[in-house]
Amino acid sequence: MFFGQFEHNLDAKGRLTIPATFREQALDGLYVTEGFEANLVVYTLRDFEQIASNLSRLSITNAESRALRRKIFSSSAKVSYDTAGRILIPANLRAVAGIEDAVVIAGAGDYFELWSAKTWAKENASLNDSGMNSSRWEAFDIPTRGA
Amino acid sequence: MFFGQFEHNLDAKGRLTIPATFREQALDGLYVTEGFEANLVVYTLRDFEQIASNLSRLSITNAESRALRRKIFSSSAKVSYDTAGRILIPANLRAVAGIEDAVVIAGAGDYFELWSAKTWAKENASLNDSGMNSSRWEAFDIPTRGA
DNA sequence: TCAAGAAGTGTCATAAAGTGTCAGGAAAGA
DNA sequence: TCTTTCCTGACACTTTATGACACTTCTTGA
Repeated sequence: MFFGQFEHNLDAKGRLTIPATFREQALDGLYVTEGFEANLVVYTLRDFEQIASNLSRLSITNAESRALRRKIFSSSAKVSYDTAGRILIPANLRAVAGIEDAVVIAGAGDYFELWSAKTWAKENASLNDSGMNSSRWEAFDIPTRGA
Repeated sequence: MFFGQFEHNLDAKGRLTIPATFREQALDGLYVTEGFEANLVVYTLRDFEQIASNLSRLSITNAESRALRRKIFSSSAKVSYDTAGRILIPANLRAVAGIEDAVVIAGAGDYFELWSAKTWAKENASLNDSGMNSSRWEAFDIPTRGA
C-alpha cells in the first residue's frame, strides 16, 4: 500500500526520484497515466496490466470502446527506474499535469498520484476547508474492517 | 503492448519514423490499415495475419463477407523499416487519414494508430470535454483487480 | 525501346532527448 | 553525535529523430 506524501523535484531532463518506500513495493517498474483531475496516477505493473488486459478485450467494432482504449493507452506509459531510482515522466504527461519542477507524490492505497506542487496546494486547500469535511464523504460509508 | 503518444514528422517522401519502443515490439515489420475513424491502424505481423486468416475463412458466396474482405485487404499494406527505422506510408493511406506532415502515433494496446496531428487535436478535444469524462465510460466498469 | 519524371530507399550530419554515473548535502535512525 | 540512507544537481555519454542529399527502381509516354 502506498502511504504518505512527498515533495520531490524533477531534474533538468524531466526525471523524478520515486520515494524509496514506494520503489520497494514496485521493484520492476511502474505505469504512469493521466488522472481524472489535473494529475497523474501511477500503478504497479501488476495492477495496470490487469486494467490493460480488460481493456484489450473490448470489441474494436464499437466506437465508444475504441475511444476508451485510445484514451487509456495513449495517455499511459510504462516506466522503469534508472540506477538512481528515478523515472522519466514523458513530456506529454508532464504537460497535462502542469508538472515542471516541484512534484507532490501522494500515496493512495493501491496506487499513488503525482501533482505539480502548485496544483496540489490548491487541491489541498479545498480538502481542508472547514465545513466541507464533515459532510462531503458521508456517502462513501467506508468500513474499517472487511465485511 | 503499445503505450503512449508521440508526434513525429513525415519526411518529403512520406516516410515516418516509428518510435524506437514500438519498433522493438515488431522487429519484422508492420501492417498499416484504414481505421474506422479518419485514421490508420497499425498491427504487428502476427496479429494482422491472424485477422487476415479469420477473414479468409468467410464464405465467398455471401456478398457482405466479400465486401468486408475486399475492404480490409485492399486498404492494408505490409510495410518494413528502412535502415533508419522509418516506414513508407502508401500514398492512398496517407490520403484517407489526411496525413501530410505532423503525425500523432498513439498506442492502443495490441495495436497503435496514426492520426494527422490536426485531426488528433480535434478528437482529443472531445475526449477531454469536461462533463463527458465522468459519465461517458461508466458503462464499461473496468475493475483494477481481478474478481 | 528509350528517356524523363516520379516514387522509393540508403546514408549521413546534426540536434534533441534520454540514460548512466558520481559526489555532496540533507534527513533519518542508532 | 555519528552513521547510513536518500535525494539532487551536474556532467558525460548514448540513443533517437529529422532533414538533406544522392542514388536506384518503377512508371509512363513518346
